[in-house]
Amino acid sequence: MKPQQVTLNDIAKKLGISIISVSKALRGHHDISKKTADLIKKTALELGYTPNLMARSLASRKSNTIGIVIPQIAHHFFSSIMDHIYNYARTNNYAIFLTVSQENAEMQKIQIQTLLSMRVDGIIISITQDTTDFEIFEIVKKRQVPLVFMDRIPDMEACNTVTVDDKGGAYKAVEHAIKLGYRKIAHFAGHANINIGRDRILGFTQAMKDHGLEINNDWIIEGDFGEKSGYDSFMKLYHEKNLPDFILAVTYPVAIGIYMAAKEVGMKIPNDIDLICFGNSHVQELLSPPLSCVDQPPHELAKKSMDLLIENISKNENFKYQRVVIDTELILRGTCIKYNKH
Amino acid sequence: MKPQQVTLNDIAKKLGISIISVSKALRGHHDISKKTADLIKKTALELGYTPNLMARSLASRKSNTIGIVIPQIAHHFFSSIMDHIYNYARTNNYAIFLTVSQENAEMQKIQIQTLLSMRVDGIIISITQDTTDFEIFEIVKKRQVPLVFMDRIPDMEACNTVTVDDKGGAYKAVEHAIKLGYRKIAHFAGHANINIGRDRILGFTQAMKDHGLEINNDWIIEGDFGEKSGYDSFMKLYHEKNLPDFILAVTYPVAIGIYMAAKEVGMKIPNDIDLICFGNSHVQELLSPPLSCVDQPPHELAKKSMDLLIENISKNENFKYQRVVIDTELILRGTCIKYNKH
DNA sequence: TTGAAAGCGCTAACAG
DNA sequence: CTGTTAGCGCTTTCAA
Repeated sequence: MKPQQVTLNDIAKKLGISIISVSKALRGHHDISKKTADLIKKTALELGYTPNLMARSLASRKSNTIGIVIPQIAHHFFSSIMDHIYNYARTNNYAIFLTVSQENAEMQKIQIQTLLSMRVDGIIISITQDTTDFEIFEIVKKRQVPLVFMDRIPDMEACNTVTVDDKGGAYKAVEHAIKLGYRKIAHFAGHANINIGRDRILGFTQAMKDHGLEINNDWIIEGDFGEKSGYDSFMKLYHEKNLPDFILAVTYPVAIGIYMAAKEVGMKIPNDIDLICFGNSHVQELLSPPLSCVDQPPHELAKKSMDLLIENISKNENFKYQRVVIDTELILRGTCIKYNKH
Repeated sequence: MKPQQVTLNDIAKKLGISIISVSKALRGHHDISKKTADLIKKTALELGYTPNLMARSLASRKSNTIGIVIPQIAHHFFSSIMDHIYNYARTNNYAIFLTVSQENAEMQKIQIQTLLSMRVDGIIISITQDTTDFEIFEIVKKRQVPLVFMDRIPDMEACNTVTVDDKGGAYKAVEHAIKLGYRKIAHFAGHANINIGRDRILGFTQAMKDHGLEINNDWIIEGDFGEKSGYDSFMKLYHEKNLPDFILAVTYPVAIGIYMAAKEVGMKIPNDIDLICFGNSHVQELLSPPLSCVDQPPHELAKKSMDLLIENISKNENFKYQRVVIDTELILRGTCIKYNKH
């Protein structure tokens, strides 16, 4: 068996005082004389005491842990968000329990269960693209575990959400393309059943309508948010000889898929076909050509989500659900900067 | 206060049986008649029972959780490793507690303490570039918590390590460049006090020597593993008018820094200056030019590390430390494929 | 300022 | 197959 872990009891015995005093001293409870407290701390250090968080959580009914569920981690958007969340959690003295659902609603459900089982103090989640069953979220609500939906949210009332102005962002991007002179504009969209997919489509169509352009349904291609989807959509239109002049890509990976496909068939961006995407990333500057985008600031998403969650955790009963929307910004680089179809 | 969480006790009472039976039934202990077991499960579901992992871990002295410490998350190499670790953990029924040290040795120490406090069953760690104090690792060993160092390892005896053949990889890359015809070769290196930095420098110098090339100390620039370091090193040499023809970049981010700097001063890769880096990533294909690299397969690192850790956890006392080294592979794309200095 | 009593929710042994 | 007895290590009243 493992060597005995040092417990409060060991310290107490050694010093001939009660466990309680040790516990209090170690947590800095001001209920204890500085002298004994110091002695206790010193002894704890000598003995190599490490508090048992399991026991502590069990007894205090509080884990000081926040659970996170995201669909992917090897994706710049999410890993960047996580970076900020970890930072922010540290300064607020929370541990983070991160869980990756891999775009699988079934897994997502299990993972939320696990977080509940761990008695996390709150949950931040960005749902999978195919989430249709919201029962698990209702369970979380019923358990009164504070919950914040981030970026990808379910179509549900009475909940906390932090999103980006997807519709506005798509609108801005398409309007910009139109003003440059593009008319044959496509949207490689995500799933329409999830907010970010739906709202971007909405922004796209709205911009087209507002500028008197007809919407070609062949050019709104629903797919998912990954590279392959972008690649496939491009290839489909290419083989149908039905490529547009301009594409609004629903995510950065989709744009990457387009770059790959274009490269493969020997088409030049932005001359033969131009595009812009949702989601910023440093390396976009280095692509050929540098990729323009609608920025959805990860640090904002991370910060607002954490703020909201922590507020909810601390206020508890007298907390009211909030919906936060973050503005997007057009970042223009080597694509979507001039009309190339003269 | 929160609504009462449903406990085993609640189920037991309702059914008029003992807690133990419920506990056993729910864990599928074959010690219970199928009939009662089914009834118990049904009731648990109805009542919305969620096991309390804290309590379970406390009682069983096992958390079924593996702790991970990595220096960064918004870095393709690490997020990709994590992807595989999450996958692998799931099939082995382990939860993952991920911690990000942000290249800060002090934080790293605290985080390891936290993992110990959580009584994780084992730890996988990739240490920060400035780790010089190994005391905390000794503490982990003393506690007999299985530990595997991955990729970035301390200079320590008697421990589990999973690394990449850094020296061999660097050697291969430099040899290739030499064979292409390059003579003025630099290495934008990492910290020499950590294995991956040191071994790559070793491979570099070895290859140079073996091919009768002189080593110019101005051209082995120690820095860190980030973009800025690559950028700065390039700019330094540029302003000194002392740029080489070819650079071996210690990491992919360092290579990105070089791309940025080169772009800024109007130098063309690979014509004006050529390079290769450690670490593969999908988007390298899309850079201009596509970046060649020494691949350190993330899935291999993840898998071997998990294997080793799980073996250590299960065998426990009669387990012997192991050192696993993974082979690298040269992936040639648009850089490091021909000599451009005629 | 200190401590005693009581229990958080669960499981490991062992006995029936 | 079922249940009893004892905790796991810690914290929270509340009384001294």
